[in-house]
Amino acid sequence: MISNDTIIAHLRERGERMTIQRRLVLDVLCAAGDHLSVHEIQTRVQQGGADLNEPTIYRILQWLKGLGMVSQTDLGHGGIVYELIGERPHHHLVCLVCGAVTEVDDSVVQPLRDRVQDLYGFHPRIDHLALFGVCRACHERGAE
Amino acid sequence: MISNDTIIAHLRERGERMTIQRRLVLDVLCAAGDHLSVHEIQTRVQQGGADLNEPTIYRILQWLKGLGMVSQTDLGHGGIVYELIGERPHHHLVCLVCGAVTEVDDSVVQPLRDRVQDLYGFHPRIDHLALFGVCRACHERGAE
DNA sequence: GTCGGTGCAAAAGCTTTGCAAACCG
DNA sequence: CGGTTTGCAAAGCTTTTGCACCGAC
Repeated sequence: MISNDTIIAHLRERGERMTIQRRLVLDVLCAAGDHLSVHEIQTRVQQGGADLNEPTIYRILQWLKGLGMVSQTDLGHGGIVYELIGERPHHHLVCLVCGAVTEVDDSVVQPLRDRVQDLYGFHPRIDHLALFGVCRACHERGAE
Repeated sequence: MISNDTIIAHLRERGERMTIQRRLVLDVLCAAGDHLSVHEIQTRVQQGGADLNEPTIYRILQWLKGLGMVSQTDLGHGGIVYELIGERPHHHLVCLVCGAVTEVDDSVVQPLRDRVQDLYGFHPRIDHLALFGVCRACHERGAE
């Protein structure tokens, strides 16, 4: 997990404006270190005693996404979730039966990245991958 | 590309009801052999002289998805697209710069599937993967 | 002081739901 | 015929947009 101070310093260096609202969103994303929906971000900001409307959160996330600092994923739980991209990206396995989410190291995905680049000359920017399927437990329970 | 007769026969064997509307959607998906949005499906049905409302299309797609016969993907062009899952799945590379979509054989993804299964005991059901990045042409043009 | 971000309200999409009528088997 | 599926209309939800005000630098 990265500290939000590091991120804020980084953004300032890039000449980005830092507002209270942006700081609030970054704080929440850092503290969570996990996937959050727009609504969850708003709730957590409010739990911190502040307030923020949805449009602003959307705009801030779009801005962070444009800077390559957040990933945007559909984990299949109905709705898009956002997460800060750390030093080393990681990915998730989502069980279609029980909904369990398992974290996967980027090294598992790296060969795919290399292969696509070698074969197609395509430079993938795989910030985050959500792979759906059946987890070990559900598979052993015979839940196809 | 699979023939729609094959699919319909398969569905009947599984005891699924076959209505005119379901046949229309299957026809369009077969003929396209490509990703289609709900709106595109509706337009093509209408071009065939028939008519179909959105809710019905959504219900039919949900039904086909439940049977594992269509994949549902967000190609980043704003909106979800659907495609029949053929004998051999294939995937797509989507260029973030020019929007070009390149088809990728499943053999490129198979190692990832195996690796995830070996390491995590997770059985991925990767019907379709959309990988975002920069295509060869855009990369050579220096459009990072 | 200037440019850009935010808040509010409203709209725009896409997708889902409820219920009566039509249809498949 | 019985149980499903469809059509229509309406609502729900997330996300975007316009514009005046406020804030960062």
